[in-house]
Amino acid sequence: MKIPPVKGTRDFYPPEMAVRNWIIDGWKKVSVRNGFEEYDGPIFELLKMFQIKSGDEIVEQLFSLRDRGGRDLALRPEITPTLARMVNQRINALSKPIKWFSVPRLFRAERPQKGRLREFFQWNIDIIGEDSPLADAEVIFTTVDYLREIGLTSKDIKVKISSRQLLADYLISLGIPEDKLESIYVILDKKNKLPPDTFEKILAEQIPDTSTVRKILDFMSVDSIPQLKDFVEEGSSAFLNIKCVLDNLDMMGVGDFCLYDPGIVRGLAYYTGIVFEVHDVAGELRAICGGGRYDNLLRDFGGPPVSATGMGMGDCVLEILLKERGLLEKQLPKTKIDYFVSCVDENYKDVTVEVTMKLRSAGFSANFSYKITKLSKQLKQASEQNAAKCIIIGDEFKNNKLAVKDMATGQQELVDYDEFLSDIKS
RNA sequence: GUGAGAGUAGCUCAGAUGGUUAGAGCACUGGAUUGUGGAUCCAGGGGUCGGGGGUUCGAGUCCCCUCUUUCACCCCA
Repeated sequence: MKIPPVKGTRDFYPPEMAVRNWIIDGWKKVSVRNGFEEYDGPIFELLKMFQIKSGDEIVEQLFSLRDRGGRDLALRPEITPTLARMVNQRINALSKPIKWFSVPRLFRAERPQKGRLREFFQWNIDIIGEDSPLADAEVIFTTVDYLREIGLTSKDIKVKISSRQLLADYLISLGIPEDKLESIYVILDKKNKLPPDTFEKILAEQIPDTSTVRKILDFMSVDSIPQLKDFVEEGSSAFLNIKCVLDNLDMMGVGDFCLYDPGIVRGLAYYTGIVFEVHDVAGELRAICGGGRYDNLLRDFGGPPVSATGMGMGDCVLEILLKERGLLEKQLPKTKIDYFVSCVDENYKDVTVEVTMKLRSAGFSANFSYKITKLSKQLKQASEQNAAKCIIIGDEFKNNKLAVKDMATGQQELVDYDEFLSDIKS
């Protein structure tokens, strides 16, 4: 009976595993050099933990199960609730600001499509306990630092940055009641995804007053900070905040990746200030990553009111983009071994194993041939395994010598066995 | 959850109008080459034609159901 793989999952054969490791290693390396520490939590949590933030409708998008004690559990669809839980548990013991990162394996029971699967990896970085726009800027900088590291330029990708606080201030100044803001955010978030006239029509359905609609449309077409002066007060905290974030990003040297885009609002209610997404410039793919400030989340999870800002980046869209740009093939480290030990004489089979073991205990990676076959076949095997050197054990061993062949140059030399052993130890 | 396309070897795909034993390239294994790798040539293994049902003398081909997959919508934490 053949068992198929589960819908929306991936099998990582060695070539795919190499890609996954390379991506994740890059995430970790950049996190660490930007001063973040790694954490992780359990892969499943109480179902209700995910309902706090996102409500009951989220249950349909989760893989959930009931354990034998009748507890409702769910495979984690994100790690931020776990982070909030962990930080809350030790909030008094942790020195602030907390700069943590994680690369969790996540699960979402959605229908798979381009750039979206049911099981994936997501890089998360968060700074907790810091109000300063410098923290928002640093989250964005770290994100760009990684993307730049793997070869993407400001011609490939852009960070689109906006502010929920700024948007809320403006909408309220137009007389829109606070309890209507959420429903308008949902529409405004679609600005970059819909044709202009459709967007305008949907907005007009929510807001009866045409002059208000006009004003919102004007606000939504602003594409630089100075233009904002026509809409909000220059001294307002929201204005100063986003200006400061963008100025800091300039100062950090990634200004050419970043731009103000009021079309970034983002899905759920959780964000309170700066929000951002990274998109491919061509606009062919869904967002590469997204993030923002969420100052109420720890309090919502039963902790004290502690501010936070963070980012999440999935591996699926990123990998598609890297493949399209040919950036993977160029940079993937080739798997290789130091030595392949070949043998063409039945009498020296044991020597072959012995040599291999000595190489390994000296710290080299080494394989040997299980069968005494034609040398050409063993050399082919060595070459397929990307061996730097191939050792040949045969007649010459009668004189206590090995042939050592450099696979790149093809050059070969006879080496005294004892000398070889003392060489590899040094 | 809604809609559309696709499913033949490990991969990419041929296989008019239904008709003998389902093919090719690449990949894999072996040989040419009894101690010298990447090339070339030759040979070989590998298929429940996604699965089930139906129409027919006869189905990879036509019909229905189902599964998987791709893409879009919903959603996007």
